[in-house]
Amino acid sequence: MAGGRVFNSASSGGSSLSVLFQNQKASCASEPLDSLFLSGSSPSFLGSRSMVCFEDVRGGNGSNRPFFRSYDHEDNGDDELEDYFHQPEKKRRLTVDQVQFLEKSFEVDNKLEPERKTQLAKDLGLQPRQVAIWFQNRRARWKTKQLEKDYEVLQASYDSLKADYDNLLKEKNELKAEVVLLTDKLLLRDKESGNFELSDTNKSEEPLENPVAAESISEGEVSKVSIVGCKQEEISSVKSDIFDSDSPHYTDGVHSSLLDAGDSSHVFEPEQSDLSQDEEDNLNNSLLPPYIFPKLEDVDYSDPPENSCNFGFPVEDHAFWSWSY
DNA sequence: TTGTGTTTTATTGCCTCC
DNA sequence: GGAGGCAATAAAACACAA
Repeated sequence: MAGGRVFNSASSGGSSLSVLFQNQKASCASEPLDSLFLSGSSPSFLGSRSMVCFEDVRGGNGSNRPFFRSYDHEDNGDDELEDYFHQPEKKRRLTVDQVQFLEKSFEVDNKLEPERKTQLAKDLGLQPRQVAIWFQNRRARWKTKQLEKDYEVLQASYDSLKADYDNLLKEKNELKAEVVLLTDKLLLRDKESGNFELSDTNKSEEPLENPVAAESISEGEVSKVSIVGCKQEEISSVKSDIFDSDSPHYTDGVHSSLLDAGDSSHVFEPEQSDLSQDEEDNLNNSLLPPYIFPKLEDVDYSDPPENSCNFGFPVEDHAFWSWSY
C-alpha cells in the first residue's frame, strides 16, 4: 500500500452478481465517442464498469474473447463462479470507448483535477482511482514519447554538426597542404633569383612579389611578372590569410569553399594544433622570406587602401577568428 | 499451441506541496 | 500529516512468429 494512500482495488469489483449480469449485456455496447464526450450529462459508460464488464475489450463486439479470460464458459458451476469472485481482482483492460474517451480528455488537459476525475469516473463507470492511474500512466507514456522526439532532434542536430565539422577538417587539411606548397615555391623562387637573404633595411626598396599572384600564373611565367599591385601590408595580410585561412572574411577564389561548407553559424571547439604555437612561429619565421612580412607594428591598418589584399580587416581580427594549426 | 516480446493496468515507495 | 505526482516495477493482457 502506498504511503498513506487508501485504495482497495478489490472493492471496485465488489458488485453483486445480479449487478454483474445486468451490466454484462446492456452496458458494454459501444456508443459514438463524440456524443459521449459532448453530452456531459449522459453517463454513457455508467454501468459498463470495466471491473465488472464481460465485454470483449477489442471493439466491444464480444465475439472474440470474454473480458474475464478465466471465466469464459457458461457451464461453469456455481462453486467455480464463487471461487472466482473470491479471488483478488485481476487486471482488465479498459474498453476501446473508455480509452478513447480518456484520450480526448487527456488532450484537453493532461492534468486531472479532482472534480474532473470524479466526473470522468462517473461517465466511464470507473473508479476515480482508475482514472487517476490511467492519467498517470498516460503522462508517463507521453513523456517517453517526448524524450524520443527530443532525442531524434538532438541526433539530427548532432549529425549536421558532425558533417560540418568533418567538412571543415577536410578543408583545413587541404589548406595546410596548400601552405606547404606555397612556401616551397617561395623558397625555390628566391633561390633561383639569388634573393634568398635580404636584410630588413632594403626590403622596402626591393620589388615586392605577391605569392598568391605568383601562384596564379604558370611556373614558367614567374620570372616575367612584375608585381606592382600590393604594398607590404597587403602582402602581410596575404600571409596572415594563408595562416589564418579560417577567417570568416576569407573570400578569395581558392578558399571560398570554406563559406560553402554548410551552415557557418555552427560553433566548433578549436582543434588542438598538430604543432605548438612556438613551432608554428618558427615555421613562419624560418620558411618564409623575412622581407615579405613586415612587423605588425610597422603596418598602418587605420585606413586600408582600395583593393587592398588584406580585405579590409586588420591582422588582429584574424587572430580572433583563427584556429591553431 | 507455445514461447517471447510488447503494451497496459496497477502497486509501491519516495518526494513535494499545502 | 495527508493528497497527489512521479519513477520503478510487477503482472496481466495482448500480439505474433515458429
